[in-house]
Amino acid sequence: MSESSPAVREQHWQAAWRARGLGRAVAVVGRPKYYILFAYPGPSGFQHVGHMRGFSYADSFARYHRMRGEAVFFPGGTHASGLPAITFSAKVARGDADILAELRSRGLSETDIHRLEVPEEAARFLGEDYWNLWERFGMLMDRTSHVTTIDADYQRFITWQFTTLKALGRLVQKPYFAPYCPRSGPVSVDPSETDLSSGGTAEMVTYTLVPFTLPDGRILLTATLRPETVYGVTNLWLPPSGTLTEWAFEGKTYLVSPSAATRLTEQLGGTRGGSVDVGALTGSKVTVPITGAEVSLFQSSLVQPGVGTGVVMSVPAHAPADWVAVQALAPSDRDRLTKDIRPIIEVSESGLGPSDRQVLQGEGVPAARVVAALAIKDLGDSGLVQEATARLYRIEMRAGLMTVGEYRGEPVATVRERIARQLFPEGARVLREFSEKVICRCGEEVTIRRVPDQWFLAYGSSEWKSRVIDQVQRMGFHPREYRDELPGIIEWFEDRPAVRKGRWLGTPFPLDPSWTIEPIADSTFYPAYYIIRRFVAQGELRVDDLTNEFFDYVFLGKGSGGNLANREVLERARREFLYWYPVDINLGGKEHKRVHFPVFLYVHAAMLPAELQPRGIFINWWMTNYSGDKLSKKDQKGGAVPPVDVVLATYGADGLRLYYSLSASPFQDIQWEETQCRNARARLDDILRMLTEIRALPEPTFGTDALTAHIDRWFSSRLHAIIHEVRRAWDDYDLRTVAQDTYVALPTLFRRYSARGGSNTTLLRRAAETWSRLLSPITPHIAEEARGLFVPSGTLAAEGIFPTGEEFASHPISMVLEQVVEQLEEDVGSLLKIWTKSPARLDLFVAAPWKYRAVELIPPSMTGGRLDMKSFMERARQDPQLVPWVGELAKFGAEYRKEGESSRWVGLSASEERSILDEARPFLSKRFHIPQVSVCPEEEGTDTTDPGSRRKRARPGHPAIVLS
RNA sequence: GCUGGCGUAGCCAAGUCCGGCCAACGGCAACGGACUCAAGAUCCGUUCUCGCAGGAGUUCCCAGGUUCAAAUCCUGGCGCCAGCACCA
Repeated sequence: MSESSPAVREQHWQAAWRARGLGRAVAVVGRPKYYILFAYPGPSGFQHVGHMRGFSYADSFARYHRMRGEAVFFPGGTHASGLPAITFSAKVARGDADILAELRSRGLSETDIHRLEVPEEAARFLGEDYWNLWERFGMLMDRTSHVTTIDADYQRFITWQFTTLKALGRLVQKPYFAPYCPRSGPVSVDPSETDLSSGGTAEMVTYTLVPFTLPDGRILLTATLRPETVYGVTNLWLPPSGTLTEWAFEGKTYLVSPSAATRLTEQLGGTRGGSVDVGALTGSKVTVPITGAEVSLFQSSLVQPGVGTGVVMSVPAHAPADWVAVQALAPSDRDRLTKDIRPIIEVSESGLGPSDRQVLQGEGVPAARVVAALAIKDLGDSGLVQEATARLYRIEMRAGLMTVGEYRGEPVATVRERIARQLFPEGARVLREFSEKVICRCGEEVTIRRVPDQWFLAYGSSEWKSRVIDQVQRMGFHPREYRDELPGIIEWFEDRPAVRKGRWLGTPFPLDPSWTIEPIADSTFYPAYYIIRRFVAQGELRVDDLTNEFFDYVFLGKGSGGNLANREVLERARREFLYWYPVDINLGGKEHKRVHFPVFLYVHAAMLPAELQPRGIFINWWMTNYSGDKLSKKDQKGGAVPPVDVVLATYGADGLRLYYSLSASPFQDIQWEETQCRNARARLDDILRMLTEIRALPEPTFGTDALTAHIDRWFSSRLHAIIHEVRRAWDDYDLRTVAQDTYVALPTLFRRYSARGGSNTTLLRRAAETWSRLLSPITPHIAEEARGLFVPSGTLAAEGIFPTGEEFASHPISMVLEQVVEQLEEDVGSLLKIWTKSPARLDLFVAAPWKYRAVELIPPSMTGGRLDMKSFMERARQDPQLVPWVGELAKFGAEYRKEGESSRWVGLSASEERSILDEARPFLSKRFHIPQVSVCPEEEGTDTTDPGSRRKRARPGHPAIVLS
C-alpha cells in the first residue's frame, strides 16, 4: 500500500472512517459539545485549492475537539440562492469550453450536461461535487446535515425566519433606488454581468441638484457632484441645440433635458410638461441660489444631454472643462460673464503628494493650472479633460478649504453636505445615475428607479446594533484584531434591502411572494437549521411538518409546536437544538468580515437569548496565485495554479493540509508555491520513514521504559513540554505553532535523541505512538498509517484521545543539563570556525563548586535588568561557602553584569555538569571530528593540559574550552 | 476618498498585542561535507560583516521620539494590498 500514490492510500482511510461513522454527530447528554461550521460556498463553479484552505482548518479544529472526547457537530451545505447557479447554468448553455471540459472529466454524459442548464440542477450538482471533494480532503463532516438553500425544507425554514423577523420588528418598508430595465424589470448590476450585456462595472453616482431661478419663476435645474462650488458659478451651460422639458414637482416647474425629466420622474415623482426650445432661453439671466448672484446662459458642446440634467453650472475657477469652454467663448459673450473668475477653495500645499503638487504649479485659478499642466487645448481632448477634472476634484475634496461665504475656513469635505441641504430647505434632492451606460441583456438601457415599497432588514437600528456590539465583547475571535474592527463595521451598517424582484434563486418573501429573499439575508441563521435538516434527511420529519409553529417551538421554545403527529420527534428536535447551540466557531474567508459575519451576529442577536449566542469566529485569509491575485481570477501571470485534482493526486490531502497550516499563519495570504507543497509532502514521508525505522528496532528485552539515562529523561521531558505547548496552541487556535511543533520540532527531537545515543526502544515506541495521535488533526491519513505501526489494527487515530503532556514524565533538571551540551556545541562550533587546523584534542574544565553557589546569588541581586554589585557582594559575604573566594567574586559577578542569563543555570551542580559532559564525550568527538575529548574539574587542571590557564574562565553551564 | 490590512535578511515567512534570553523560529534556494562510478534521494553543516579563542560591529520600509534597553511602544512620512453595499 505504501507504494501507491498518497491519494489512493488516503481513500482507504476515508472508507475506514465512514465505516465507523466518525463524521456523524451524536449528542451525548453530559458530554461537552463542539459545533463548528464554515460559511457555506455558493455554487458558482468548481472549487480550487484556495477554497480548501479554510475548510481544512475547520476539519482540523473539529478533529482536535473530537479527540478531546467532545461530541462534535461539523455540518456543511451549499448556498444556492442568488445568481451564482444561474450564471453557471448560462455558461453551460453557452458552451463555455472550460466548464464543459471539467464536466466531461467527471464522467458526465451530454444528457447530464444538458440538464445543468437548469440553475436548480446545477446548484445541486455542484453541491454534491463540493461535498465529494471535502471527503477526499479527509474532512469528517455530518452528511445528513447537507442542505441546499433551494431545498423545500430550507425554504420552509427561511419562511419562518422572515415571519419571525417581521414579528420582532426587524423588517421595515421604505423607498429605495434600484437598477431597472424598462423591458425586463429589476436587474442586477455587477461585474459578472449575469443580467447585462454591458456596463457591469458601472457605479451608482449621486448628483446633488442645484436650482437656478429664471425671471419668470421657472427653474433651470443643474446636477453636480460638487455643490460647494455654487459660490463660484459664473454662468450656466445649456445644450448646443434641442429642447428642454418641463418637470413639475412639488408646486414648482423645472427645466431639464428630456431624458433627465424621465429619470427625475422615476426617482422623485412629479410630472412631465411641455418642451422649451433651448435657443429661446439664451438671452435670460438666472439667480444663483445661496449667493443671490445673477448669471448668464450660454450654449456649449460640453453639455451631454444624457448625463445629469442637461443643464450645467459653470465654475471655471475649479472645473477644467468649464475653464476650457469659457476660453472658447466669443468675445461678445465673455463680456456677459460675471466679471471675475476667482477661486473659492484653497488647497494647503502640505497635504499634497509630489504629483499633485506638480499639476497645481503655475499661475492662475486651479482649473487653469491643471489645464496647463496636462496641456489641454480644447474640449476635444475629452480623456484629458476627464483626468484633469478627477484629479482636481480629489485634491480639493481632500485638502481644500472654503475661502468665501459663511463656511470660510472650513474643509470642503465637511461643508459639502450642509450646502446641499441649504439648496432645498425641505431636504437635499439628488439624482442617481450610472457612471457608464448599462445595457440589459434585452438591449434596453438600464436606469435607476425608485422602489417605493422596498423591505429592509433594519440593521441601522441603534438598539439592534448595541445588542450585537455587546455580544461581540463576549466572543472569541481569531485573529483577535477582528474584535476591534467589528464595532466600526457594525456602526457603518445601514438598513439593508432584504428582498428583491427579478429572476434569481431563493425563497419567496412570506409577506409578498412576488419578492424573493436576497442571498445575504437567507444565510444568517442557517447554523440552527443544519440541526433540523438531519431529521429531514433521516425521514423523521417531512417538509409539511416544518410549520412556523414547529420552528417557534424548536428554536424559540414558544407555543405548542403545531400539530406535528409525532411529539417525540418534536421534543428531540428541541433538545438537539439546545444541545448543539450555541455555535462554537463560524469559520470563513476574509471576504466575509464586512457582510456575512456581521449579519450572522445581527440575526442571532435578534432571535436568541444570550446563552445561545455564537461563541467565536475564525477568519482565514486566501491562497493567491503567483502574482498575488485571487485564485478565481483568470489570466494568471507566471503560470496557472494546477487544478485541485492534480494537486491532490500528487501530494495527497495531507500534503495540502500541512502546506496550508505550516507555510504561514492562517491570517495571511499564501502565494501558491508548488515547491512548498512538495516539501510538505516530503516532510510527511520523512516522518513516516522515521516511525517505520523505530518500528524496525529490535524488540526491547525488558518491557519497561525506566528513564535511567540522562538522555532518556531529557527526551521524555521535551516530549512533555512540546505536547503541553501543542495543546495550548490548539486551544488558542494557534495553528502555525501546532504545525511547527508537531511537524518540525518533534522530528528534530527524535533525531537529536538518536544522535545523542538515545536507545530506549520502549520509550521510543511509546513516543512514536503518541506522535501518531498528534498528527491526526492536521494530517489524518498519515496519522492512521503511523499509528498502525504501533497499535493492533482496529483502533483509529481519529478516534484516539489527544495526548496530554502527562503521558511523559518531566525532569526539569535534565533540560538544564542538556542545555549545557547544546551551549557547548555552539561555543565549540564558533571556535572551530576561526581555528585553522583540525584540533587533536578537546579539554573541558567544569567550573569550581563555589561558582555554582555564587551564580545562585545573581538573580536575586538583579535590579532593573542589571546586576547590583553591592548587594551581590553583601549576599556573598554572608555565605560561609563563598567567603574564601570574595577576592574573585567581583570579577566573576562582572561577567553577568549585562547578561542576565544566570537564572538558566540555577540548580545545576558541578558534579552533575561533569557527569553529563563525561557522558557526552563520544558524541562530541564524533560531532566535531576531534579524536580525544576529556573532562576535568577546574581545580584539578594543570598547566600541562591547560597551558594558557584558560580553565579559570569556566562558569556554571559554560565549561572552559581548550582546543589543541 | 472611506474602512481595514501589510512592509523582517536572495525569496516565502514567524516574532510586534505583553520592550530585554532576537543576528531574529521555520521553509525555499544556494554552497560545502558524508554516502555514491555518477546523478537523484537521504543525512550533517554553512549562508549580514569582521575576527587564528568562545568576541565585536551593523541590521528588521524611512525619519524622529520614549527607555538602562526597541523589529516590538509613540509621532510623522513613504510604499503595497483588499473591501466599499444588495454582489456572494
